[in-house]
Amino acid sequence: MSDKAGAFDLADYVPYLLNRAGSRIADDFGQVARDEGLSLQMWRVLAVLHHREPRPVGEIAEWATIEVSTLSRILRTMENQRLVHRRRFAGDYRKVLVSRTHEGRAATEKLVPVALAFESLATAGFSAEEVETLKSLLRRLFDNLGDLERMPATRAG
Amino acid sequence: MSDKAGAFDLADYVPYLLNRAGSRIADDFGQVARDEGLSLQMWRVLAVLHHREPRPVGEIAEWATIEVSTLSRILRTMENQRLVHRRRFAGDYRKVLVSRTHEGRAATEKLVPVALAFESLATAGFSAEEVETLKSLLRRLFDNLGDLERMPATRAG
DNA sequence: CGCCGTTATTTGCATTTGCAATTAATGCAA
DNA sequence: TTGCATTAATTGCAAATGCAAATAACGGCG
Repeated sequence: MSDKAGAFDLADYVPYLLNRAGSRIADDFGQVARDEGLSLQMWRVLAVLHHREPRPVGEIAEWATIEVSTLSRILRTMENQRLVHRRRFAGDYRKVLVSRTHEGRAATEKLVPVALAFESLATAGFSAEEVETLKSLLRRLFDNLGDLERMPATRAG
Repeated sequence: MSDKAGAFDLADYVPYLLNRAGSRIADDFGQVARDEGLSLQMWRVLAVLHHREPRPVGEIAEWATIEVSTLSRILRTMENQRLVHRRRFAGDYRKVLVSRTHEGRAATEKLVPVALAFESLATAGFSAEEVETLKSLLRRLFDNLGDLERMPATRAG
């Protein structure tokens, strides 16, 4: 060994592997999205809305993993581009419901098959079972970390 | 179903699950790192150097998944904080070799066990085999996407 | 040796981001 | 019903980021 890495091997460290795979998949698909005139974040917003629409800003933020203030600005841009539409929710005027315009839906429909093809590319060589395993492990990992971030370190010691 | 999501289900889409898990693990560990006075990016740089040192900037960028120009600035900050040290490589003066200072090493040593504990937390409830499976699938996914980003769309069709 | 295309890093500049403060609305309690 | 803590979204402002241009050094070729 050139320099003893101790017991810590980056190339075998889950957070590293996860970040690396996540960054690459995001960058690559971001490229694809950009070819359609959308930023990656915009695509994410559209995908979330495709899933359920209309939705309040906070919920989109959570699903798309975009900080609300950042999202708020992205939505303004998207609204200017006529991709989405914002209106206050009649049942609770604090909430702003976002939905796609016709163009927004068209853009989504156009990109969905590309996204699915991209997913296939990313998992090329995986058996159907392996794909399911990956999904399941990622969900479990996500769930494992869910609580500590919500609790603001109520350290009693 | 409230609104037919067509054939595209976000909650079952690999890039989404990957991004979600990756963001959460990064945010959570970022919090931990910050408690030690380091940004997440700084921790990544230190971890890369822990693995092998000294290293040229470009190589650190690749391993840490940080854009080189961004990294260049992070390194300046870290150098000001006496965490790392930069010098030109005698064998090739274009290259800048980065290594940790004593303090940089101390900070790394302090964080490594925390990082490992964090990895355990993230994979809590996983069997040893499942952890290996996850790593392997993430590596394969990463490799699958490796080429298209390097090739600037030399579409012959 | 001197020129030139390539590689490595840094810097300029515009954009994106995140945190904290602000604005606005809700709903519970006195 | 008035007041107040809570929730939702937006905006101010500073910091982080990314791309492209600048700077510097390498390596091969004439």
